[in-house]
Amino acid sequence: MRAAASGTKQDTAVRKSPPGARKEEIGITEPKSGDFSEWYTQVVLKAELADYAPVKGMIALRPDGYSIWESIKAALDAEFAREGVRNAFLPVLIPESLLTLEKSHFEGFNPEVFWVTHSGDTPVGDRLALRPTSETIAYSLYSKWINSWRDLPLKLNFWNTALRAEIKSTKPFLRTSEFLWQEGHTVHATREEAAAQVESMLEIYRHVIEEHLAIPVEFGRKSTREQFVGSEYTLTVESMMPDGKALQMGTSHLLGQNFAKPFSVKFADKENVEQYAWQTSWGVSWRLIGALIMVHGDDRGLVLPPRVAPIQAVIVPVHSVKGDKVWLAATELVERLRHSGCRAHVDDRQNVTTGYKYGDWELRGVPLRVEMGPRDLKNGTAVLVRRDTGAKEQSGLENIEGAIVGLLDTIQGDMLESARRRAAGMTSAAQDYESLVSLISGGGFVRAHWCGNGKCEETIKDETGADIRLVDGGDGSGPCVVCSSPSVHEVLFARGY
RNA sequence: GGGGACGUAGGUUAGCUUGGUAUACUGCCAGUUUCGGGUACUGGAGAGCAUGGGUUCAAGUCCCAUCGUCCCCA
Repeated sequence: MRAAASGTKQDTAVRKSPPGARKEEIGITEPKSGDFSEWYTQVVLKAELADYAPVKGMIALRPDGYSIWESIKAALDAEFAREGVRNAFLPVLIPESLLTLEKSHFEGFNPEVFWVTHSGDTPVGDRLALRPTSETIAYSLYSKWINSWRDLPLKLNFWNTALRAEIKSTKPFLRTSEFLWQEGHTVHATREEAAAQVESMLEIYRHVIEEHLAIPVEFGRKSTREQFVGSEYTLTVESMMPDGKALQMGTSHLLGQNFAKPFSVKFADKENVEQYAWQTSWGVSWRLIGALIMVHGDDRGLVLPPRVAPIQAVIVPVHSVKGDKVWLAATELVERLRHSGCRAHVDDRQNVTTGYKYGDWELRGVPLRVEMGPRDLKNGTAVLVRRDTGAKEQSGLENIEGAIVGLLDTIQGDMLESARRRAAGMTSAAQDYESLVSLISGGGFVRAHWCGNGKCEETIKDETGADIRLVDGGDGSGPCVVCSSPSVHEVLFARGY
């Protein structure tokens, strides 16, 4: 089976190159500013984050890709624990009868549900769905687990995969038929408490995405048209990608009692009166990895923020063979770095040249490269090279761990800052419909007033391809960009993934 | 929903018009050499051409069918 990444463009580039221009074949052959989709796919495959699986729309995560996911997971788990959320696990098969209990929810997902109809050659009675999301299976169990107000709040999170048949437009991490994610499902005695939970989780997402992934976000409420099917409302975290399209990074839903009623999630309150509970659900997926690639990557490949990088500092011994002085110094340094809590690695491969190693680690996005050669050793120094800026600096060996750990911290902060600047440059505001249309066609977020009418929303969607990514809490008022009637909402329009 | 591209060693690919069991690069293995930005040389292993059927003395190559993957636009 051929890998798709090597489309015609790449091949042409290679064929046109003079023999010996190996560079063309090894690294990323498409600039980020060129065919963005081709660039993205090449980075995913060549940085060895993931590979295509034999089944359409499905991918395998390779160790570096999975390691990034584990870092995201660790950051979120820490935050969840602070919220009193505990992890648990649910089965992947959901009987049809359960899945259809909440009608609008089912209708929303039905077209993309994978169904298990047989065990061996024997048809199963009730068809079994591969979970497109776990609300139904979770709440059927919650109704058994919750009896009294003393059982509330119940706050569980599930790290698992969801399956949704994607017939068209699949893309690694961004749109796949199976994806890794977490889905949190909480149950509360009051609407107020549930609503507060919805806000808290959104804030956690915002924080982790900005502080760990170094990706700036916008946040707000989804329009009715865009909200989760079966929810009262949906809060969302959105980020702008370099190609001018917005990506939904995470969502947090107030389910109200919409599921509690069909699934009988009830509790006896302090007066021993039976009440329906109030629920929330929220999730982020490995889409975040896709965002990470798009936002930070460059023409040489992946660029990873230190906090989620599988390897934070790679030491490349120069003019060195295993066992010599330089090698010993590099090996000693990697130990020192590990003691300082830095994920470090020595590249002491003997069969590739130094230059090859530089290119290789740059492609893989390692935030910091440490070059050590005989000359450095003589001077008692090493060269530190930043992946994000390419800047080189010398560092004395005495306290090099401190310098490296400090520099990694700086890189983390700088990456968020520079991403912020780029995002700011892609956000504009429209006062009237004409400027909205022209701004939308240029990509990016466009801020504008919206009256709240679904018809106006649809008009924009039909005529520009953009949808409402989020509705601000905003207190400003003004005329709706479409119909000019008074509006209390400011919204961000953008074309989306 | 519509359109397009494609399926030959691990990856990329030549061969298909004019049928004769397959080309090269890369990667891999062994060795020598190199190493401060993708080193050079030598010697190896690796595919029977997506699948099924047909035509033929003979099929990656022609015919039919099936399956699958990727991309683009809505």
